[in-house]
Amino acid sequence: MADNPADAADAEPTLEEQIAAYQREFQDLDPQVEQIVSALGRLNRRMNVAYGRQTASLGITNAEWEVLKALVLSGAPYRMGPGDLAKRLGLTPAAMTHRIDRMVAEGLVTRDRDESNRVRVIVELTTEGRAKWLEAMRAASGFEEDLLQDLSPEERGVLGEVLTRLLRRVEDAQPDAGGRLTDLT
Amino acid sequence: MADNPADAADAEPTLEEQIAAYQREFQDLDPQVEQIVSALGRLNRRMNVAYGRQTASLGITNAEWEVLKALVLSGAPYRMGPGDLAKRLGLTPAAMTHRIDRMVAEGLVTRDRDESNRVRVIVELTTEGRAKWLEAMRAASGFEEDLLQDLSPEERGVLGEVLTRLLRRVEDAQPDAGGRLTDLT
DNA sequence: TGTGTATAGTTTAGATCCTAACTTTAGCTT
DNA sequence: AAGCTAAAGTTAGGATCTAAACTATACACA
Repeated sequence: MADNPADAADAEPTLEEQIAAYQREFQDLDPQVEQIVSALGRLNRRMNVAYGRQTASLGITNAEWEVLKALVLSGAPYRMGPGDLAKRLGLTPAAMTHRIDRMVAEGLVTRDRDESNRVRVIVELTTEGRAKWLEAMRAASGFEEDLLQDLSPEERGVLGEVLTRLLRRVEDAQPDAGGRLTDLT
Repeated sequence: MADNPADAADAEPTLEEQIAAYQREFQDLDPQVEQIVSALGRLNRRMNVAYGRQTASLGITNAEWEVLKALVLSGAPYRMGPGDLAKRLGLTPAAMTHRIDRMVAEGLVTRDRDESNRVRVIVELTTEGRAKWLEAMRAASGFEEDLLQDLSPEERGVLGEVLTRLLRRVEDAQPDAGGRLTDLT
């Protein structure tokens, strides 16, 4: 995660050039829609690169940071089962087993059998894991403040509201066979 | 890519619950900033899942779709070198070699040595590859229209403009050692 | 009890990616 | 021309992920 090739200055065309190229190759395109979608995708990619740099400088990976986040958000005493963690992060249980292996080795979490139900396993945040999360959180929120610095309070409000509305639309709607979103309401 | 665990309905807390949890665990947090950032990240993840379902139903992967996009956007005659493709997609040249292997085997692209400079290799879109791109493009833009359907023209304009401004900020600013964005202007 | 079934997690095999070393070609420099 | 250096791509080995088989535990019901 430290030196991903995605970090490199990547000879990408500007957003304007890219949209012009799409219009040239696909006449049916709505340039306004494409601008929103392309900007969204690229912004997200850049942000993940930035997060990756920050977590790497703290000696953890983005993957580990995700696990720390899930545990902290679950609230004290910061315990979850591997299966719940896997669902929460969109991973297979197998991948979670390995990820937890690594994090136990680094002292970020502990793994113990649940004595009241010996099929279950309890992953618990260590003090060190909680401290790492806090450091990463501070760095991330500083970066996020910088990113949004030029937006007026009104713009922030509109942006948050509109993005939330879009999110609700993807989360609530069920795509049909062709991938179109059909309203459930 | 077809049946990623990320596709599953993932027991994720609602955005509101998540922001409340962040505030509980990290008092310095600006809820408005967190709403924007969280909605952005989750929206992007859901959209990628949707794209993945669509490309899978066309018999290609999202990874292959990215290559097709880069080639089409480069314009006729739809040729690029593996190195340029790798930079464009944020992959290592090694990964691109393997990805092209697969796509050649599937008939989406051809790979030939450049006879005018025998160190170089030319990857060229096939007719079938171009057709696949067009199908995927139609599906994607349909989905994108559905997604933005509830946004007024004014909202679309503001959203596109604000996202573009944010993107410019990450692309132009150089993060310092702590990951903070410093203006270059 | 005993057995069937479901659940939780791990293990194994295969896929894709990254890092690093290597090969081939081109272009300088002397 | 000979050799140095840089550039483009491939190969080899390790890391992390998915899919599928497997193990262990718990619970229901005869």
